[in-house]
Amino acid sequence: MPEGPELHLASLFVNKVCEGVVFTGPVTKSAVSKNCDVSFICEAYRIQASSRGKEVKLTLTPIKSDVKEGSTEQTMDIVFRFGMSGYFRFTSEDELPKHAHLRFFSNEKPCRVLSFVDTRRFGSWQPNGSWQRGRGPCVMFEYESFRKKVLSNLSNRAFERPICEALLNQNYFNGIGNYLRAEILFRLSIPPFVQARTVLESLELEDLAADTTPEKEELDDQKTSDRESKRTSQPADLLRLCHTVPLEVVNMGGKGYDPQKADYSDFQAWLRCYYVAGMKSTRDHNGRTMWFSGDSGPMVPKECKSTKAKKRVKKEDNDAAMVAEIVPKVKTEKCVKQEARNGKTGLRKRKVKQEGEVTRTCDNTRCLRSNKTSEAR
DNA sequence: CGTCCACGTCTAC
DNA sequence: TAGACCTGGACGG
Repeated sequence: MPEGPELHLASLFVNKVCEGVVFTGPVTKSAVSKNCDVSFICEAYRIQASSRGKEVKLTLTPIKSDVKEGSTEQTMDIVFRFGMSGYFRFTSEDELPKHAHLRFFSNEKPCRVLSFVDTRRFGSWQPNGSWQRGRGPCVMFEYESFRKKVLSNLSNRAFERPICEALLNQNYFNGIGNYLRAEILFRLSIPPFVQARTVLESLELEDLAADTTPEKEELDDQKTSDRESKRTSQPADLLRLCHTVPLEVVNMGGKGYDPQKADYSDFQAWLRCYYVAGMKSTRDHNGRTMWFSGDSGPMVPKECKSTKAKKRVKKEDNDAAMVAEIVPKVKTEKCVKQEARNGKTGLRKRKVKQEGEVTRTCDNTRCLRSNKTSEAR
């Protein structure tokens, strides 16, 4: 599910299914979850949701006339982060999904359950929570303050990173994730490993394209491969695309990134770069896969020029490294693992550019296969 | 069977 | 800036 658009779609989903529904009793947690208990007990309450960047807030509101002994009586906000696999579902009690880790019960007979489902359990919730400190304005719904915050903090060291890595910094780009950074940079043909400050320092605080309709942007985007003609037509710049590209996903009306769902094919067709056949991919400095086309930019992680001699490689990895035959002892463990992977699988299925350069080109096999699977559903 | 990979944070050296 | 935190699907042998 989970980048900004999916979180927002989740909040829309909750508001839709919970409209007019009265919830009751305790909020229960799965035995296996390490997150907080939610000590909210109320005979009758409603649930509303809102989103900001990569967080969703549920507001539990007691229905006044029904307040009884033992009820909490107070409104409670619970703030969720979705990790890699979180989402909400609304089902009957006996159809509770596997990995439903937090559950809210309706007062209907038979009752229905709003549940927070999270297969990998990287997600979290905070009872009586508020939007996390250190996360900036939402790229979708607080666009002006998002833009202002970025452009008035360009001297910050965060912007010394490559632009593709800065885009994952939720202090400035709350809502952007791995597929969005690829799609956004691809639309503007910005090499992912150019220093963020370099890319952003020429942008104006005021968004001159703010009046441009999405349709117009779309046309501009298609026909203007030369940057010069963009000036007069005031095209969308990088920060604006951080706003409009996620909104495209929201407005598609599907579920966004969710390979398990039948309507995933719409989302898949929308993707122009991320996991698309023929695109290149490489690991960024944090080990995340960056999808792009064309030039990678100067700050691309090189052939693991490690600055300091590192700890010995773990035995398993060492074996793999020996097989690959290309790993000097000074490399970091992450590099070793990565190259070991290239040696074992990457080199076979994907083209590796030059010696040591870890840029790969998607050769279609995996992409086409996943196409087939999703169509088959 | 085993290995790799995935939409993201966190936190401990 | 490495892991750690998790489950499960795709793929290879």
